[in-house]
Amino acid sequence: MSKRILISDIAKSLGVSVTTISFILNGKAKEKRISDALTNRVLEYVKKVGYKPNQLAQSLRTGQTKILGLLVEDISNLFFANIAKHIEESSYASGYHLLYCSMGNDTVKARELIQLFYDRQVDGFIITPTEGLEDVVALLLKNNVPVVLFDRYIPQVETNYVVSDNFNGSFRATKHLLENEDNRRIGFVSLYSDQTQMRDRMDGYMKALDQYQRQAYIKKIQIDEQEDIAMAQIFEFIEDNKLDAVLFATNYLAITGLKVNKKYGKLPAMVAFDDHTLFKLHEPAISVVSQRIETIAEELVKVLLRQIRNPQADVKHIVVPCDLKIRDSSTAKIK
Amino acid sequence: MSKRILISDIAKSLGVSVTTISFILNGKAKEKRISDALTNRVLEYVKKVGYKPNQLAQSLRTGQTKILGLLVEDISNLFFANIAKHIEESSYASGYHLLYCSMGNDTVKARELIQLFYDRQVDGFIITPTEGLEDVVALLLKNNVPVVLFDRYIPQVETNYVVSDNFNGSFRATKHLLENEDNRRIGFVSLYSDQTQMRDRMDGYMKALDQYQRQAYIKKIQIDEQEDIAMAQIFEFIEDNKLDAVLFATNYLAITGLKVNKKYGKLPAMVAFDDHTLFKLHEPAISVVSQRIETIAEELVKVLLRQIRNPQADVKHIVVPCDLKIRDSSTAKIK
DNA sequence: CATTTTTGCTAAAAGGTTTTAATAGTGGTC
DNA sequence: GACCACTATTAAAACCTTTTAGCAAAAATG
Repeated sequence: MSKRILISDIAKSLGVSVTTISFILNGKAKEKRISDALTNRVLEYVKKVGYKPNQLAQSLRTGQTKILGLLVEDISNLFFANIAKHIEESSYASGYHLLYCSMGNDTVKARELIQLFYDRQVDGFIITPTEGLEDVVALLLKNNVPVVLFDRYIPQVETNYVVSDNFNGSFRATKHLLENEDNRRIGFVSLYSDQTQMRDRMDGYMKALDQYQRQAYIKKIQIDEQEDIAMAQIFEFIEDNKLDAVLFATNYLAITGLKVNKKYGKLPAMVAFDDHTLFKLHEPAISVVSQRIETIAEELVKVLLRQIRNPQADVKHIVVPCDLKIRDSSTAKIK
Repeated sequence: MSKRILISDIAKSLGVSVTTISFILNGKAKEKRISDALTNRVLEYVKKVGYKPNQLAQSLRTGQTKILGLLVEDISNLFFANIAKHIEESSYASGYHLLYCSMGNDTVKARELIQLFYDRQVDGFIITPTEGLEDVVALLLKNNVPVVLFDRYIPQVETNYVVSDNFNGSFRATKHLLENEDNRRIGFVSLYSDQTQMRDRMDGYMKALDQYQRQAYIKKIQIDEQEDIAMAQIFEFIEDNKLDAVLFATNYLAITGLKVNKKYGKLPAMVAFDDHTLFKLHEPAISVVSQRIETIAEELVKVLLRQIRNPQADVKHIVVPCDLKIRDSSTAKIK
């Protein structure tokens, strides 16, 4: 580990040229017709002295950093944290490391970070595109930087993405609620957001209602709304419309919903989008549409590496099914 | 963004040497007596063409990557995910980026990653040391690589660390339980682990019991124990000893405890270490010893950057207080 | 045996910065 | 007018690889 040893040191010690060693280390011995004898001698020596090439020099020369940029909305969100974990594991297995960051809903920071990571010459990007990033992503593509989006995508930009089947997840969850005859009025709580996952979740809800010819009750909350205001709005939504059941479009909204219940003691049957460690333990246990996090992460890395290795590869759109997990909150009313 | 522009291009366009431009860009214009006229001319031009230095070349030359390595036990654990978020924010503010990874309890992977990050010449490390990493961390220090540990530290290695005041957190939580006369028998559920945070939490529990001259009931669970086995053990522990209250040494153990309750309907008063989004919403709401995540993250980055900027700086040991958040689970028995 | 091909290896350029050491010019001093 | 000090700038080395282009010797070919 100490006194970094260079390829030139090895060359000197062995009385061979730097070029030869580089060829051997990069597996080009055969191709470059380096004799087996010398190849082995070098390999052995390299191992003995524990030489590790300087990544920076290597990257500077080859233009490859073996680093991927992971830009998520919020790494402290359980969904993203879990994805991040699996992405890291998959990448590690392929010799890639990850530079990460949370962008929040700060478009300026997001743009800057994409630029910064680009300047650092990451080999590819994994991004949850927040609103206002369309042009930056388009620019990356124009510069032939491999990109894969997830959780949501940008319709007007033709790039790789891996998303959950939000439509069907939502559709099935709503249908599940509709199947219970007690649930006459079923509401949907979502966010003011044009992101695809939100749109798809709403469409799924609508489709199910349409099949049963029922009225839709939809309440949208401002994205960074203060919690108590959001709570009041949800409470009012439920009260005023005398809802029997609610489908929450995100994990966080569902938690806010639970807080409403805690405070006002009033929550109808419900299903949440995205599972959460403690939903199972809640009283009653919360039914959820859960996303296949591991699959999503694996696909993300697979798609991105494919693009990195073959820049001509055609764009991939991967839709991963969701799983409806029926627990108590949707079968028995809360309290 | 396209057709990367180099410092030499600028030199040519402006009819100045590369050196001069580099000096100006690195704020050495005054020191090197570059005329103000030229300085401005260069600065303006650089801005106009949007030149960004190639980070790799820069790093290769200076040996500074402006990247920190973040090695945590498990990025999908809410505590670490939250810390990671704030670490990223603090680092970003100082112009640093983060290479992260989860090590699990895989010492081999951990060692390899530290080596790999070292090879990538990260400017410093933020690490939650898992068992078996003592020598690697010591080696980093011997090589003058800035390191700061968190969550726990390695007693035999004199390095920077930022940890919570686990002892007092645990002490106060136990004392809180002792103050309720109904709680005659108070147990402690922990892990088979020699890590400092575990030891301190146990010591705090002990100290409180000693003050009240009460018997200790301590159950340790194997670190990667299967959940159902852990559940059975906890159940048995509570049953056999007829415990009135339990302090759980970690978040996860507490959640396992809640699962025990869900399954066997039997859990005494409790306090958990580490807060969790849904603890507040649990029925009853779970009392916790919560850690000041934001403070810890900020201190980590502060201490590390300090060491990076001044390698001679003396070692810092920072202990951040915990907050006891009393909710229902410790004041009224569960069910 | 002269010529071509193959074998085994290497010198030097390239990648894009920062930094050391030096240079040419100007003004001042005795 | 010789010497020094200072100003404003720069050539070239250094950081450490990979890769292109090429060379000398040995083997194969006709």
